Amino acid sequence: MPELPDVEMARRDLQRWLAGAEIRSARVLDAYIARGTSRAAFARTLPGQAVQKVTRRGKWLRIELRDGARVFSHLGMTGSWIRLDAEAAAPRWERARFEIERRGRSAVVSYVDSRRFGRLVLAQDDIAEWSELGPDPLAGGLEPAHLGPALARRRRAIKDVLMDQTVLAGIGNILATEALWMARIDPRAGSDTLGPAHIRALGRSLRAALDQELGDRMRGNPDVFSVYGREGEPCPRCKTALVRIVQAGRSTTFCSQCQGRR
DNA sequence: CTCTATGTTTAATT
DNA sequence: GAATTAAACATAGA
Repeated sequence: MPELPDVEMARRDLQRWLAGAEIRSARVLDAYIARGTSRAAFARTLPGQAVQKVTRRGKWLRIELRDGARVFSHLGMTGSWIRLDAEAAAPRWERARFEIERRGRSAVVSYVDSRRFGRLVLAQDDIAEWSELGPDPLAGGLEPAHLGPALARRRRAIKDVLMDQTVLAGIGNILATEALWMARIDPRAGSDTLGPAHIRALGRSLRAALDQELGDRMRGNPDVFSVYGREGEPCPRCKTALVRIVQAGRSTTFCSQCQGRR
């Protein structure tokens, strides 16, 4: 469920379900999900509060309450938010459950996460994990004016740097892999070796990959990737067999022919 | 049983 | 110090 497009879809859902609603009860069923905040704090602080709006920065969600408290949500690898009828049975892997009421109608908004890498944090102010994020790709982060200097400043493989949430917030393994292929850039190239033309191409490719995924989500279409997860298959451009390497502990699939070293 | 997984943090090593 | 790498977290599915 992660990466920016999924989180943005989750934000839209939560905004629709929660904005203007009042929280009746807040139960964290799995303390590990709220590591950093006690379950009692959720149960005590949230009931009776109205939700103002739900915002997103990179892969983090922020549910803002009318009195200034806020709930931060990271989906980890397998987290998702769903809405249920008030009497519905608990779904498998449910980790937290919020009963809400709006215009006399009650419902349940539930956080589900099989692997439990996601997090819920209740705070009165913005948390460091949120404040330290780089710009969002959909809010200026892809401008060459930001991307150029940010990439020149680091001396790691471009693939690693793209996934660094303090450089760009929201780019994960899939988007980085796909965009580098689109832009014909070797994922192992040092981020400080890219020229202006490559920076621009990379910005455009990230935007295209992002728009494509977001579009697929909105239409309910499954994702179709060009290279991600396609090791051994022919490159869609030049038919060379795609190869897989591991960078910073993550798989990168790329075409050694058209993403050649410069 | 083995391998991999859309993420992030922390410990260990170079 | 910096940078890189491995391990850890917990679970599912091929």
